[in-house]
Amino acid sequence: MSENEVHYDVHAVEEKWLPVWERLDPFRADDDAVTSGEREKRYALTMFPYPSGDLHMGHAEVFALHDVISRYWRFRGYEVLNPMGWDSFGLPAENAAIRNDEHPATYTYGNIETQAASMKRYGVSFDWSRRLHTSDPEYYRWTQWLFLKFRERGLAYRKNSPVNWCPNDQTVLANEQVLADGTCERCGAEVTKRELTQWYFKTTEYAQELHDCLDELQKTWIGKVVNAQRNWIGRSEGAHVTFEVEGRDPITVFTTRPDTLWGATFMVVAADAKLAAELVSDDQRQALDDYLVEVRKASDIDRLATDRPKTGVFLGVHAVNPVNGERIPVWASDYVLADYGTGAIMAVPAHDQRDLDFARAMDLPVRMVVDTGEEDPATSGIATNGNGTYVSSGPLDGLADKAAGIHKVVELLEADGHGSGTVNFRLRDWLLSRQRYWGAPIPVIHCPVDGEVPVPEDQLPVELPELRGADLKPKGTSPLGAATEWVNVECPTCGGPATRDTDTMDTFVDSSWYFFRYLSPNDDTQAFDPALAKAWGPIDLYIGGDEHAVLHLLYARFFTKVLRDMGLIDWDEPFSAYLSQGKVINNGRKMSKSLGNGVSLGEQLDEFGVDAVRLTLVFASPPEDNIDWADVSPAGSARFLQRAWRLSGDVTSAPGTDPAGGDVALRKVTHKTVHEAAHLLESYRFNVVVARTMELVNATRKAIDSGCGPADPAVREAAEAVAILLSLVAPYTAEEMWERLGHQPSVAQTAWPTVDPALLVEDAVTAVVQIQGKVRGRLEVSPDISEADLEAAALADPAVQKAIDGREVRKVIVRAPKLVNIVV
RNA sequence: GCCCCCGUAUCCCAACUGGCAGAGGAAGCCGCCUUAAAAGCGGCGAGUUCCGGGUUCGAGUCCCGGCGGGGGCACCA
Repeated sequence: MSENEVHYDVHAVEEKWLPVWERLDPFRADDDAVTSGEREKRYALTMFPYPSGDLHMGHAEVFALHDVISRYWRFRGYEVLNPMGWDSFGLPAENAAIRNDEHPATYTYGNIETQAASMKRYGVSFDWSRRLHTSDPEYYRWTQWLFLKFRERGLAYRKNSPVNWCPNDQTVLANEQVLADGTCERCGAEVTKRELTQWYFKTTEYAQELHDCLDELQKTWIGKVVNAQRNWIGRSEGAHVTFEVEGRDPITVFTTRPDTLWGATFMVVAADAKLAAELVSDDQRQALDDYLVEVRKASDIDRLATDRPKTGVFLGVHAVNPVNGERIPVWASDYVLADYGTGAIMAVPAHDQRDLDFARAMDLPVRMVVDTGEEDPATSGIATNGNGTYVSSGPLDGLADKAAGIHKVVELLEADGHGSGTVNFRLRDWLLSRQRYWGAPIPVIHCPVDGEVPVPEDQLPVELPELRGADLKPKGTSPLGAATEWVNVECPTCGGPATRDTDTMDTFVDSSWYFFRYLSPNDDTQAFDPALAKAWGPIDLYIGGDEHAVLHLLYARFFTKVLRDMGLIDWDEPFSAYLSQGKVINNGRKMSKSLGNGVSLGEQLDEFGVDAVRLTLVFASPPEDNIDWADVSPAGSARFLQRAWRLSGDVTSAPGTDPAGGDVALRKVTHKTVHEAAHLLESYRFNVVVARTMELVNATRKAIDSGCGPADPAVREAAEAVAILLSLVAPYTAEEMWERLGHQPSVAQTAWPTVDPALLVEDAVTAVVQIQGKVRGRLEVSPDISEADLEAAALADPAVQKAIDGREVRKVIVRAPKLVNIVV
């Protein structure tokens, strides 16, 4: 045996097959096959990357996982759409351009080429004919068009309000881009607030539906992502209650506990809300102004500390409690948020800890109206919010059920017009404008006569002016403002002098609809072809990282619902199933430059080859678990691939040999493996598929060396099954095997092996005999043995009789053919 | 504080609707090969299924209560 036959050169193999795949182009999706109904479709999608440098281990993992299912679907005869592109607008390119005095496109498109070459080497079954880049004018023309359509429907609008501002990136941020600790998710700087006029998408319009559809998605999406979305949308049921105010307009509050209305001893409005300024008496105006100065000094980080002492100021006015006519004072405080609910609350200090803290700080009365058996909050300082008996609550007195109490109060309020049951959401509208250059310009013209004027559709795209280097330096206003020739235009309506909107769109807008553009990426007459959307949509499996659990997935769901309401598609949710991939870490920690524990994908590929790295990532754990590179063994993967490959060289029977007469034991292993693999693949348990393939390799090796021998047709059948299974993860090795087995490339173009049900049936199975649930004997029985026969056989077994030891048999549970449990 | 997920051999992980705790890999140990070592090849072992209750003929699996880890939301009324 020559050296050449025990090993293959992983790098030579990569160079050998890349041009072959390029020529055969086996992964191009055929629209006609799907629109004609000739073949059933599958749309496989993985999150397209941002082009920052070359691919890293995280990309490698998600592409490897994604390719398993794509290739499997193709084997099963589906027409598979598996596109790839780039999310190529964004800040890193702009920052690099400033640093290097160049155009952001230089960095962007340079990296795209690098990544594209790496992806091809990595052997993912993408349909490259559908490649797109969101920074191409041909793409962002349609991003702009969608913006205008949203605006026509009242779903894109401008408003002035306090917004998140990143002092480092010098731009506004969406709520979703501010981390829980008040820092910028991109650069870590402490986010501040600014009062600015900005563009918003009206995501709140769809809050209810975005929430409700999660029930259905729960079945096919990974649970933690559904949970994260549900928390983010933050639906809460309650009531609006209106309080009359002496000498002012009435105040409406949102509360989840209308049943505690009799315990409301004061009201609080958000200090920074317009409402506070409207309500305040002349006497107290100065006090409120002074308080506002204090409040604005506090940073967001301070505000987020929940144990901060309560502060506030009396507004000098009183409201009337609608259920008992009681006169209660109205206060302003920063513990009430201006942009949640109505920006005002009724305070029930006995049953809400925040209100109680405030009452104690301001010496306001505390009145218990639900007796839970715990100590009175007025004395304990601990608010009670559990179930209990209502007291001092008029018609509720004596009732002891919270749900019934809430229901009854809502009925009373609705009857006399003081309130109504309602639902409130934590979700806010999506702030989409950014004061940066490298994004899609907002296609609106501001005219002193006509106001906001949309750019006419036939003038799209509004292309970015040519700016570079220092022109892009952040200065707090959009860099586009400096392009005077670009900014100053004629008003499309009146022809007078006007200016372009100088903001660009959040890059999450670009990625909210890219999966539609893949359907017809070169169409210059429409954003996408609705007929193709009907044929290919929705996406059957989307794989991506948890970091997009709320942001991108929520925005894409929102876009999909709007496109449906525009009549362009006929489905409600974009992603039928969602699988999140874990992170690749090293030595228990996230890979990072500062920790010096980064693992270079390129180096791993050079050392072990593409297939071994892919196999390692798929085999290491279930897809959603993190992979610690210190715990896995790419060398072991490479070893296994060599072992598998050697099988193909040992087979001596001719291609096409009928396996029917082959070794039955090996055939059974093969058929069982293929059968189970299909089942596992459909539930995305890819790591187990690899383990099963390893078992088949081991069994085949044994058959060759010490069983039926290499000439047996069952060995060929097994080796071919290995090649096909392996091609899901290790396409180069599989291709080599397929060729050595005497077939034409490509293994990707063959079909999934047909399973013979007769070979799935065992000749004999081991039935376990338990006594008192403990295993006391084993019997070899026929798989179709009757329960009566199995029971008789078990009781006749000498070992079993010995274990029973003459005791009386009280009950026998039989689960033919696997188990008998005897109770004595 | 509220809401989700997880806990199996030294490590990463299997175990279909409750039915023999173990598939696969890593590390370890023992052989073979080698002048020797590494690589390679062959083989081997290992358990309070986190803890405590419950349901059941039978629980890693279902229920309740803890402990530990991870994640989401959070002055959201």
